[in-house]
Amino acid sequence: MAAAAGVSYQTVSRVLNDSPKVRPDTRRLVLDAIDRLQYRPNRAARALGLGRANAVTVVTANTMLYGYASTLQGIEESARLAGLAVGVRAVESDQDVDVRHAVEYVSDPSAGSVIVVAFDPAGANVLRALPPDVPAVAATEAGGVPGSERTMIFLDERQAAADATRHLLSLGHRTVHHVAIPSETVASARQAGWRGALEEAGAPVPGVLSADWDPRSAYLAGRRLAADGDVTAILCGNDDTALAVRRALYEAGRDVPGDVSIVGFDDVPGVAYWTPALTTVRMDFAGLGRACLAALATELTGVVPPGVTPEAPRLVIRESTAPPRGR
Amino acid sequence: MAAAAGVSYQTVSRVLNDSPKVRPDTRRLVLDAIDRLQYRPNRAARALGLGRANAVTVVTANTMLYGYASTLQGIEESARLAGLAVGVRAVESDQDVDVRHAVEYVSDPSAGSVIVVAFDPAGANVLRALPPDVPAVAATEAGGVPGSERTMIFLDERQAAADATRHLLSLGHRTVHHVAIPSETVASARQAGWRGALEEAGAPVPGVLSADWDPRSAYLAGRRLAADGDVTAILCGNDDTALAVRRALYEAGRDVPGDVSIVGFDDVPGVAYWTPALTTVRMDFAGLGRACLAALATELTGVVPPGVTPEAPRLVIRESTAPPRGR
DNA sequence: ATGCGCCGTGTGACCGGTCACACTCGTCCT
DNA sequence: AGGACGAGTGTGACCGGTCACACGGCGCAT
Repeated sequence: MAAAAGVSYQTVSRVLNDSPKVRPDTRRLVLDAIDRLQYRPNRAARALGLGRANAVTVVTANTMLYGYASTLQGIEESARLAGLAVGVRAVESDQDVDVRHAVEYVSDPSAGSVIVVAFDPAGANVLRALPPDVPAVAATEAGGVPGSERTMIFLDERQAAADATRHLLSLGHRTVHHVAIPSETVASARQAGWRGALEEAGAPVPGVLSADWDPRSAYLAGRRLAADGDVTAILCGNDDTALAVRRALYEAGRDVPGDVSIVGFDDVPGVAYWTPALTTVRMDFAGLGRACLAALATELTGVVPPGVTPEAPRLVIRESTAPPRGR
Repeated sequence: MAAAAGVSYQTVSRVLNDSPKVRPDTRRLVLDAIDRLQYRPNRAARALGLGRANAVTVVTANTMLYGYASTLQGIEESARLAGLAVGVRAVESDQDVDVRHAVEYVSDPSAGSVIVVAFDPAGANVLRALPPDVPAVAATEAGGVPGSERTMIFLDERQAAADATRHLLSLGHRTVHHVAIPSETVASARQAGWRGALEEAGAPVPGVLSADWDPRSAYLAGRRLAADGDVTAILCGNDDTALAVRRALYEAGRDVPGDVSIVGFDDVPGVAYWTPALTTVRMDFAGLGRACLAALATELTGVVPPGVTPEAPRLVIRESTAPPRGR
């Protein structure tokens, strides 16, 4: 474009990157020409010249589960507002091949900066394998990913997990059982909060049951819990898990919250409309995503964008928790 | 790289694009050098030279709702397997500014090809506004988007909607009410199937209630239906809607499926674990996404990839439907 | 033996921006 | 008045691939 419409060609570049070294009227001249010719700079050319694309690509093991999808959504929104292109790259598994492919993919400078959603081993492995020269931050499980020096942003649900546990205890439950999801480790904030609250109250700490992302496995875990008459309160790794556990309870003839109280994690929209409405821990994943992008901007430019701290996780009490029967 | 490691430099390009005009041993030579030097071609440079990126960007009004997210997931998977980069661009609304911005974004050849998720007016507007020179296909509501000549892929749920309606009718319900979601139009396959089945059976066709994506609005619609003692069967626009409607029914003291039967759409994983498990129409959105990518490949290369037809929507009968009481 | 055509490879220009640097001009200082 | 300086602009090279074309060598037909 350019030369034709106004003056020269480097000047156009300067205007686009709004360099201060352009006289106001020259700038106007160029700007006019730009929208007269409907001119749009070519991102690929820019990336090539710059050495790195003005983009962010999100590496994630999953795109559909609530936590992942919301994080992605938060990132997309912020990135769009910041004028960055957004790419997505899924990692199939935590296996070496898959991790390597993902890393290779984002090692290309055309991928721009990287946000690794490291809620799980796949993401964590990618994060660790990332060459130091690719700018990246990570969204992680509370506590971060050992073995990486990257900036990590997370939602610390330790407090909320403890609150949830104390809430159940205060209702009169003897103890609280826990069904974990894959993204949780023994050291995770979720389990730490739960265990801490239990110990602090002198309540027994039951073994953790693990479920994978398939609701069926949560259902199976629920069946085992339902079979145990002593179980009266369950803290579930997420809302979907809670749903399946509740089903198992129902099939065993145990009412929620009459016989058993359950608490979820996430506060998926809709969970408020369950019957009974689910008591759960609200997680601000979208805020987490936005914070990741802000952190990236900080790394890249040094300037800290206005306070974009995600909301702290917090317990939302609804109908699925109540005092145990016969008390 | 290249020249250093083996022979020349254009040859490398030929090998990368596996041109047939390379002698096998030369190819080997280059290939060796490639993984010896850990060489990865630069996508931006390639895009610049080629005039268009080897990528697909998905334009969508939403990234979290089940239909949208699954479609995206199907696309991502296929694209990754095909070696394409994946971009995401959300359209805020169906307003002109937002649509224009999205269109400008994907008009840049660096965006590669485009898949527009046109389940709603925002997507449909983008599709219509897309310049003819950008290669694109669309995932649409059954029936397509009038005003565009693009290739459109959709899930035709007309049959399944009719099946669902007939299923309820055959259970003995006098008629079936319908709560619509935003992506539905009067002419949509969903409503056509529903209305058709009703008319065919000589059943009255009640007015359609509309809900937006907020579960609360579905809940409100549910309240209106719950207040009407004649309502005994409800076909909901999606599973989330069904959930909220069920809640309203519950609050009104009307049992599901004892007093009222409900059917959803989507078959979100987890819905099988509801209490009662939801009867719903399974929608293969991931398959739809894969089919979109295949269609794109067809447009671009002319060759038709092996049969990737999404599964047809089909009714999955579970526990939320039963004969009306007192019959 | 000569000439033609094809196969495989190298060369130069180009995609559309960026950077580093050179240049011109007007101001201000001495 | 002369020179230093800085603001604003233009020039050339480069990013890392692609395309179009030219070229050398070989097999084959004549």
